[in-house]
Amino acid sequence: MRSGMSTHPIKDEDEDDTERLLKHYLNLEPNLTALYEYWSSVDPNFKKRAPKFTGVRILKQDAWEALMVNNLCLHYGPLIGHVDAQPYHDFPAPETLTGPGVEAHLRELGFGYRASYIAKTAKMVAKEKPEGWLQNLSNVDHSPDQKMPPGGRDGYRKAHEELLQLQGVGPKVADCVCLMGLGWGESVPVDTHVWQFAQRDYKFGKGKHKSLTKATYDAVGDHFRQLWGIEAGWAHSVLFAADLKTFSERLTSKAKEIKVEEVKVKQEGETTVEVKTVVKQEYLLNGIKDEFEEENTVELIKDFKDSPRNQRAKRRRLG
DNA sequence: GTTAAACCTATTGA
DNA sequence: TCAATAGGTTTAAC
Repeated sequence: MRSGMSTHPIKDEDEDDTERLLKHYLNLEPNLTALYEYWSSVDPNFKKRAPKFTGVRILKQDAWEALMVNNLCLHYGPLIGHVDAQPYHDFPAPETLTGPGVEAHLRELGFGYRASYIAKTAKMVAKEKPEGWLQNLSNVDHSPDQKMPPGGRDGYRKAHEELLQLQGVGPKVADCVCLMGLGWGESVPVDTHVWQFAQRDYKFGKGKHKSLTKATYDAVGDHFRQLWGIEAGWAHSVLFAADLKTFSERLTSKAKEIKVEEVKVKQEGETTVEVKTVVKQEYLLNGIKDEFEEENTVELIKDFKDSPRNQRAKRRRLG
C-alpha cells in the first residue's frame, strides 16, 4: 500500500486505492476519542472498563459477508491470488451456495447443523428475495444529530425484522449484520457475553427480565441505545471485548510477570501473606476496583493452591 | 409465553 | 479424558 506521502504528483494519479479501502473497511474516519469520552460521560461502568480496551472499531463489512462465515472462502470463493505461495480466496457470492450438494458438502467440511442454515439462507437471498434486497436494508442517512427512539430508527427495525426471516438467523445474528454489514450504529447484538455484563453491571437478570427471552433481548438493546446513543453498538463492542477470555488476559498479563518474580522471592518462606501482596499490586496496575480485585484474588489463590473448593469458587464468581 | 432439549464441531486447559 | 468455551437458533414441550 502506498503511504500517501508521495512527492510525485504524476505517480499519484495511478496510485492504488488500497489505503482508501482500508480506511473505509476499518472505519477509521470517526473520532474514537470523542466517542469514548461521550460514552464515559454517560456511563460510569464504561468509564471504568474502557481504558484497557482502546482502539475498538466497528468494521464496515459487506452485508452478505457479515452474514456468513470464514471457511467458505477456501472451498467456494474465487481465488484472488497468492502471498508466499499461500492462496487467498474472496468471499463466495450467495448464488455459489445454491447448488443441490452444498449442504452435504458443508457438513463434510465440519459446519455441523449450520450447514443447512447456510444453504437455505443462500437460496433465500439469491433466489427468493428480490435483487438487491440485502443491500437495500442499509443505512444511507449519515446526517448528524438524528433522533433515535429507544427501539432504534425505523430503517434499523425494518432491517432487523427482515433478516429474521432467514433460516438460522435469530435476533443476535440479525443485529450483527445490521451493525457491521448495514451501517446501523444503534444495533446491539446481545450474545452470551453481553448478557453476562448486562446482568453484572446493568441490573438485568432479575424480576421481569430474568432470562434472555425475546422480550428481555429487546429490553437490553433498548437500555443500551438509550444510554449510549446512536452508536450504541460500538460502545457495546468495547465492553464485549473486555468480557472475552482471550482479551481479558490483558487485565492480568503485567501482574503475572510480577507474580512470577514474587514466587521466586518467596521460595523459602510462607505463601499466604505474600500472595495477597501480589494481588494488591495487580489491583493497582489494573486501575480497576471492587469486584475485579475479588476475582483476581480467587484466581491467584487457585494458582498457588489448586484445591477443588477454590476451583468451584472461581467458576461461581466468573459465572 | 417461557423453558428445555437438540443441533454440530473444534480448540483449549485442567 | 473430560469440561469449558467457542455459542445462537430452532423445535418441541410445558
